[in-house]
Amino acid sequence: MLDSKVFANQLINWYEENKRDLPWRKTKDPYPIWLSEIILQQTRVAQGLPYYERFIEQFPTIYELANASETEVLRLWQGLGYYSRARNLHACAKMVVNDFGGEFPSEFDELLKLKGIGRYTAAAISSSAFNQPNAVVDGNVYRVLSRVFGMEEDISSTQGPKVFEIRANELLDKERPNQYNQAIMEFGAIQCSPKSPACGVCPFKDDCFAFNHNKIEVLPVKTKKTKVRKRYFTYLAFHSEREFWMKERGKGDVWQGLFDFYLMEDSKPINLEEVLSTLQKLGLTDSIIGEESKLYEHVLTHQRIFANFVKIELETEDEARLMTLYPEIKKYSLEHINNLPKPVLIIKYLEDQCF
DNA sequence: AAGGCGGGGCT
DNA sequence: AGCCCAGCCTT
Repeated sequence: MLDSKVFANQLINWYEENKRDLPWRKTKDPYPIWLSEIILQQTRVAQGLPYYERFIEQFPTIYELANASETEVLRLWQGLGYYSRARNLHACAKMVVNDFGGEFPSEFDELLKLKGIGRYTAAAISSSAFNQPNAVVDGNVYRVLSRVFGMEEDISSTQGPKVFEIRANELLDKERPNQYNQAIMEFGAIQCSPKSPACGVCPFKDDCFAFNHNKIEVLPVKTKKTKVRKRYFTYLAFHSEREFWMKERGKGDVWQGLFDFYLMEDSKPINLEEVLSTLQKLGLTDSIIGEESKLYEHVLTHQRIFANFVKIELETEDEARLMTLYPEIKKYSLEHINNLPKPVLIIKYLEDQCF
């Protein structure tokens, strides 16, 4: 079995040779470190990096972030997905400003109490900003440890992550926790990648369990697959001239806090007759049914959404009726809509319109 | 303890 | 087409 000290040293040596130049690695300031960690949850560096740059530019310190509106934060987050991260980011900024005088706590257990900070992020911040000996456990760590040390625990089980966290902390170089954590994640991202890892040039080739037992393809073990639900959306894009009626999405579904149009949903495709019947039911009889869009297919991790859009021009009397029936929905100019946070599906539809 | 939550890129 | 990604929160 590969010795812990040797493993850590080899890993850090590999890191110093191969690491990418990333902005949050140049600082010990917990604010940019925290920001980068929240952005990078379930997100690749290439996708998150431009968002990180924009957040730092717009909110140079945690005070600007705490003082922003949630809509503003969501708008900057637009397109990055898992929007609860943005809402929690904002809530966390307010907590740090209001309860901690603007300074992040340095202890793992204290960080864990903050919104949006779980075991991974608490370890990342405490080690990177405060040099505390806490090992990070993320998707990269599961992959590297399962392969190199032949850990076959199921990472989708309840026990799996605990087993990996214990092992990760045994292997951690407690003199250099920051370098070690960065190294193992970078190694997982670049060298020990999910598909076709670069085993030929791997420093652990001789000792790697998976390489020597031909188990690269099966490690890490993950038994539970997410089930994908099909949903059928028809959006009624009510408009008055060049102003569109939109509303904020609430709790209990995807895209909370983002804006979309009046939504009809069914477990099967919705036809135009049902649209007509809905308009009848709403009493919007004077309005003019306009262009029907193509069918958009929008794929999420756990849902496959088929959506089309029907443009409906509201007559003046119908505007008042819609406001009464549905007080949440409001009329926005195209300029204002540009500043509202929206799901990518809605952005794509809007981009396909010729304004 | 289990399920919900985005969007994009790679193979 | 399927899988994965610097996970966390709610129930």
